[in-house]
Amino acid sequence: MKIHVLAQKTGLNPPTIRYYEKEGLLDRRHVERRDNNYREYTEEAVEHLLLIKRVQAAGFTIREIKVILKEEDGNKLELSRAIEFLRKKMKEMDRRKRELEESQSLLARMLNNKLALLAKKGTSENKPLP
Amino acid sequence: MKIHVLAQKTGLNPPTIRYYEKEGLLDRRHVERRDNNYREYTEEAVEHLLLIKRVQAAGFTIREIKVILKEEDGNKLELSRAIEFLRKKMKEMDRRKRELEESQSLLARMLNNKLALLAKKGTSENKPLP
DNA sequence: ATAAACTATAAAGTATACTTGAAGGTCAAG
DNA sequence: CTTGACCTTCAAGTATACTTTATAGTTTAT
Repeated sequence: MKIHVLAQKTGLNPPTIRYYEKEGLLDRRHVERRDNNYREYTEEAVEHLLLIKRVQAAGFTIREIKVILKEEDGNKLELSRAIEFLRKKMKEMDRRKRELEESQSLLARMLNNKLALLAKKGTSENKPLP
Repeated sequence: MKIHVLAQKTGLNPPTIRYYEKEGLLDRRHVERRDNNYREYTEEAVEHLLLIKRVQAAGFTIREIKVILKEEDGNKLELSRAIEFLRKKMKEMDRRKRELEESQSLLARMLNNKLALLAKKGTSENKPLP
């Protein structure tokens, strides 16, 4: 498929997809060139980009995504590094989930405060001075 | 306390604290100026900055933090806006938690794949060709 | 055949969140 | 009373992740 079709299917736009390719997030599994130099994308590219979107929304940088999604080249050392990296990231995500939950209960408290404040104002607004 | 003390207590560095002030994240509850133009911070500033760090780690931008942490000025309309904003953000955080969990199980699968691959390589590495 | 709608590259621009650097004022110790 | 460690402001620089712009080639529809 051509770039605008992929863009449509993934919710990204063409320049972003080209940018991802330039940054090394796409490889021969996802894209090749036709005779006219146009990019031709595989179905796999759709899944791949949707996955990138999800992982990125979870807070990964493009470089990190590149590391975890890159094609397995059969190198044992690189494999071990990837494993180590993934473990580190899993822990990091646990931490972020905790932070998210803490912040959420924080916001809940703030929300309650503001609601209480609003209720009080709502009932006292038109009262005369004491 | 002076800026470097606050910096030490919060794990931020002075320029960052000044930057936050410039961006409107600190107000008279947290800083004032002494005669020599040096900033003097209150104890409240410590808590405030630690809170900023947490909320930011949870994915909020500085502008958003500014909105949710700004001093209550008693304006009913602004209060309503803040409440609406907080509710929106709570939902967003729910979504981010889900994304985080999805990505986490994704990474777990990838980790398992790589571990299996490594184990296979580990046992077959020294075998002669069939 | 020609206009509209794509495609390509490269380079510059944008937003966010800082960090670094320059140039100078203040303060405590020896 | 000067040295060193602070403090100040303002401007410029950095990294990330795009987006926009400029220029040009290709395809599709009429």
